[in-house]
Amino acid sequence: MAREKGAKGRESRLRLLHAAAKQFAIHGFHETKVSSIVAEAKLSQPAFYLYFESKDAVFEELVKLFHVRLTTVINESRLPEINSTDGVLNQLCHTLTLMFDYFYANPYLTRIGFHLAPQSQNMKQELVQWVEQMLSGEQRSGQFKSDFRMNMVAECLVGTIERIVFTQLLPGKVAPEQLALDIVNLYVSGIGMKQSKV
Amino acid sequence: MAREKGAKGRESRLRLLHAAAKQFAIHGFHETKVSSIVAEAKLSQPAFYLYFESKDAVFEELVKLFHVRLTTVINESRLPEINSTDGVLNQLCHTLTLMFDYFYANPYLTRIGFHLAPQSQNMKQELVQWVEQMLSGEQRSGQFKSDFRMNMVAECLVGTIERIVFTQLLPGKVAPEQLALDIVNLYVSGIGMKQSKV
Amino acid sequence: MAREKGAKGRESRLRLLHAAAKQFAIHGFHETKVSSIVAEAKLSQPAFYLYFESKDAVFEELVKLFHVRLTTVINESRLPEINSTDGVLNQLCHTLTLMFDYFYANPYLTRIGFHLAPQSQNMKQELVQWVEQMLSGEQRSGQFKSDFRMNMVAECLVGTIERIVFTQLLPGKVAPEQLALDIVNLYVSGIGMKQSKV
Amino acid sequence: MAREKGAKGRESRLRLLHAAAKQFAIHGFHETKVSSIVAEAKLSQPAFYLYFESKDAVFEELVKLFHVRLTTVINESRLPEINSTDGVLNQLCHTLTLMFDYFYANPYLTRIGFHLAPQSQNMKQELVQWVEQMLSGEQRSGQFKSDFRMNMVAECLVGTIERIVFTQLLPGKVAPEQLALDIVNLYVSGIGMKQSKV
DNA sequence: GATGAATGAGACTTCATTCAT
DNA sequence: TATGAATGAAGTCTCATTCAT
Repeated sequence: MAREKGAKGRESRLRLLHAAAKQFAIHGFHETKVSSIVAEAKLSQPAFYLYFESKDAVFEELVKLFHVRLTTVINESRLPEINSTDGVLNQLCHTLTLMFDYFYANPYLTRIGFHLAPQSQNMKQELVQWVEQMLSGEQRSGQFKSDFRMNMVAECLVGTIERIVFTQLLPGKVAPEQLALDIVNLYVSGIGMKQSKV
Repeated sequence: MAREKGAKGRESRLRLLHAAAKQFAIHGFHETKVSSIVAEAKLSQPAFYLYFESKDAVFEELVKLFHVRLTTVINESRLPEINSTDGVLNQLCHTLTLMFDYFYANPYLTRIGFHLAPQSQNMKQELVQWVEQMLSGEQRSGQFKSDFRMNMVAECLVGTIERIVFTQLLPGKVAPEQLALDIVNLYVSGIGMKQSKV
Repeated sequence: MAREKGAKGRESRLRLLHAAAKQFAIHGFHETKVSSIVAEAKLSQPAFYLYFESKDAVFEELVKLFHVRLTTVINESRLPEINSTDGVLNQLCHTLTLMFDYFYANPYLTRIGFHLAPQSQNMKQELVQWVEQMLSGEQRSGQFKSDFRMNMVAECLVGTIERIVFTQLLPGKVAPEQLALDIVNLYVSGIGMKQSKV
Repeated sequence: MAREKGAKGRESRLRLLHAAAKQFAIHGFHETKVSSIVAEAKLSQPAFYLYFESKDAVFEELVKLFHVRLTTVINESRLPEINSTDGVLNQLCHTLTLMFDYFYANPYLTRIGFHLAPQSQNMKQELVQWVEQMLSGEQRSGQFKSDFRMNMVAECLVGTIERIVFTQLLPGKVAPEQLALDIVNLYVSGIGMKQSKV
């Protein structure tokens, strides 16, 4: 046999993982039964417990997977350091684009890790901090208005990202790069013609 | 007897409704057991079914309650028609403030109707359309940049609102009015010093 | 007030009894809820227990009522003793007619006491014995064939009665007297033209 | 392993089916708890739902089983066509014998399908029609008295059958063939010595 | 590596019945 | 005489999980 030992098992495990991701994403954690996961994976229920501790465990694994990969995407998105406002905005836009690419390529995982999981709150919190740091630096260097609390802005941005991902990106309405561009533009300039102030 | 007829029953029903709201908000629909609702309301399980069809039914009722009240808040927030850009922004800010007041006064209901319920998607969609219409009018009158699709802006704004409500408003970090002001300001002017463009 | 003391209570009790009879007859014992009995009687649940020990108790009462009345009907149906075959057949026919009259006038009670109640078996057993005695006497006097076990004939007749009551009498398809006549005729002569024998 | 695949499951299912039949027959539908069925079958409650949709479903299955088998028995009881009165009576007697054989061999199923089930009314109705057709043909050919409505006779006969089955056959008091003979004889000739008429 | 068969634990719901007024 | 309000007890069903092969 050409296949190495253990290959079949790994495949079964993967099938289960994918099936679980799909079911969780579509039906949520509680509405997803182990029985429907294994049905989708064309395996039996005991097979499930051959590869995973429990239903909770697969969910955890998927969440972690999402988190790790997203972190990697973000970390690897760092552009060569260009210290200018445009640099920061470019960086933001670039990172957002890569994130969106990742989300778009992994819709089920995204719904799980960015929406369903309780830990998604922490992840979004991390994201907020990451954005905040970026913007704060620029703010201290005087390129951004100083009357905004950058933490607040970051929170707003993350909220925007979350919604846009699920209403525009995943349904395929707008391309990742376009979305990133639109969002950054909006947050930088606002919609007013002039520097209006309420 | 000082109390009017039917008062005790109405009170029990209310206690159950509040208990349910609290439990659902904190633990989610599935993790909330009828047994814990009645425990919180200091009643027995059958009492629950004296006032509600089923666990699903209370949830529905709470969602509807949230929706109806929120709609009322929004509808009654209309200021005397002032046809100016400032008018629109004032209106937006005013409505947001009232909404936030409502959310802040009803945190459990808000978490249920704005987050947990599947129907919350529709509600947010309605909100998006409402915002979009407001902004579109102004856009046509030339007060807002024409290069933004206002639907996109509205989506962004609603995403922002959702997150801000749960991370800033409900935990009591920022006052309703302040939040409304900050958000509108941000969306109108952006954070950039000048009309920067990525 | 013109009404004597206790009249209202007796009326309520009667209403409940009738309601119970109707519900039991239509839906059977288990499918009948105390709640539907009181609903039909336009009273509250505690009122039910004011007049009856339990759900079982009303059922019992109805069964007994049926039994007592039916027994009375049968006992009072005795014709002036005429010792002849025709006499016996007349007696049988007369009694059946009166029974059928009673059944027809009390359809709910009949369904309960003649069909639903476990005790209905005993009642039918009594009926069998009563018929058997009648026929046996005649048999000994040589008027009936001696090769039939009259107990068997009586069982057959009671079976016939039971079915005919529910399929012909209660639905009002055939009049009581006609039914009695038909049945007795059938059992006396059979359907064959001649004295055929299988 | 000597046993073929799936044998154990089929056995368990059968055990449950038998247990259910017994319990239903003895205690009726409502008094029979799933817990007592599985106790009798020496299985746990969930096992029951492994093989049946619900308590109602097993009952239905048993009723259908009874109906199908009884229909088969009746259909296969057809003798080679002998067009004579004796032929019809022989046929009737033969079919009754086979039916009684079937009932005697399946007492629980019989009680369920012929007595407890609401659908048993339809089955008995079918039986009435079958008997009626048989007798009517003979009546038209002049072998039977024309002053009986054969539908009425058929109703009487079916009533007789039902009672005799439960009071004589199932308790084992009289053999199937004897019962069939007795009943047919009775219905053909009646008990009178002569062609008496009330 | 995989599965047919089975189960422990627990959730929702119903209903006859009673308490307090 | 009557009822609004409440509950104890019990039953059906589901589901994650495991045993035995």
